[in-house]
Amino acid sequence: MTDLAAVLRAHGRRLTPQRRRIVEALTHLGHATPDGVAAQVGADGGPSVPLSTIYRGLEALESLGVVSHTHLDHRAPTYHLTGHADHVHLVCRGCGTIDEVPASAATEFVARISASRGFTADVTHLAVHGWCAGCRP
Amino acid sequence: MTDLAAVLRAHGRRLTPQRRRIVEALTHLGHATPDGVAAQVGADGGPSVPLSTIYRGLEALESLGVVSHTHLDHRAPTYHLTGHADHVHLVCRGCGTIDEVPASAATEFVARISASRGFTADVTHLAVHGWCAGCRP
DNA sequence: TTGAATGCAAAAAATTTGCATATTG
DNA sequence: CAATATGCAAATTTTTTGCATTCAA
Repeated sequence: MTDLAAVLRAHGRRLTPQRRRIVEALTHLGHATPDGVAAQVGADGGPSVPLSTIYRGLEALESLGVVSHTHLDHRAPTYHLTGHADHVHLVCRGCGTIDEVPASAATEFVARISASRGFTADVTHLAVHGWCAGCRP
Repeated sequence: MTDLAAVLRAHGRRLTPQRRRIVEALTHLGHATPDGVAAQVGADGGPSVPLSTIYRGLEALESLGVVSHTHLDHRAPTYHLTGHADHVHLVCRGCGTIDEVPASAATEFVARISASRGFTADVTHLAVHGWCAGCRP
């Protein structure tokens, strides 16, 4: 991804092998917590990367819009590539299962808050909590 | 709220003064992190309550459906009374401002995922990230 | 009475930060 | 070269847990 290097360079940041591996890890995993990213990075054959570098790398990449994060469950920020397929997560409060639906399901909702508040919502990886068919109260 | 005592009792749990004060704190604050709840509880005139009790109390109340929580920002679970007015939070990634819109704005969205996945979404206090009018990219 | 809850204190997790050193551009 | 990142270790912050004691029902 020369593209990635370009994005970083454009902001005076640098593409280091660690950052490249973080992006590769996310490409491979889809979603992952900082800890999960570190594990995947450590499993890619190269030397392990300290968590502090993972955190700083994710922070840098997020500030440039390359990755973003959401909170799928209680205490766990999960990161993903911003370009990753748009979808909304349906998190069941009963069994904890996480289902996904295309982000397009929220189109009307997004348009509505844009019209009423001028707010541009990013429903990519939006986490919606509730109950799945089996746990429906 | 004798009602509260009843809910707890119905599950073999007890209504302690600490729990009552936690609920009062949330009633007063609307939303708050465990830390914020502790601060408010400590400011209500009574003796301070250790964080561990706050955590265990919120956990117990949440398991009974009295309170629920969401993640409005990066690392901070915010709790609120489940009966608290339904609204969706619009969290700006630019300036961090948090706006609110009635949960009814998501009616069509909720119906759609209910129809397609049988998922009963609870959009109360749903946190939608994006950019407010001023920070729109 | 009697099991659920509290209070402390200590243990775990999860993040962040300081700094000397290594690297990218 | 010069400024940005990394690695490590140490410091924070946040949340959880063990247990003797207290208290609600």
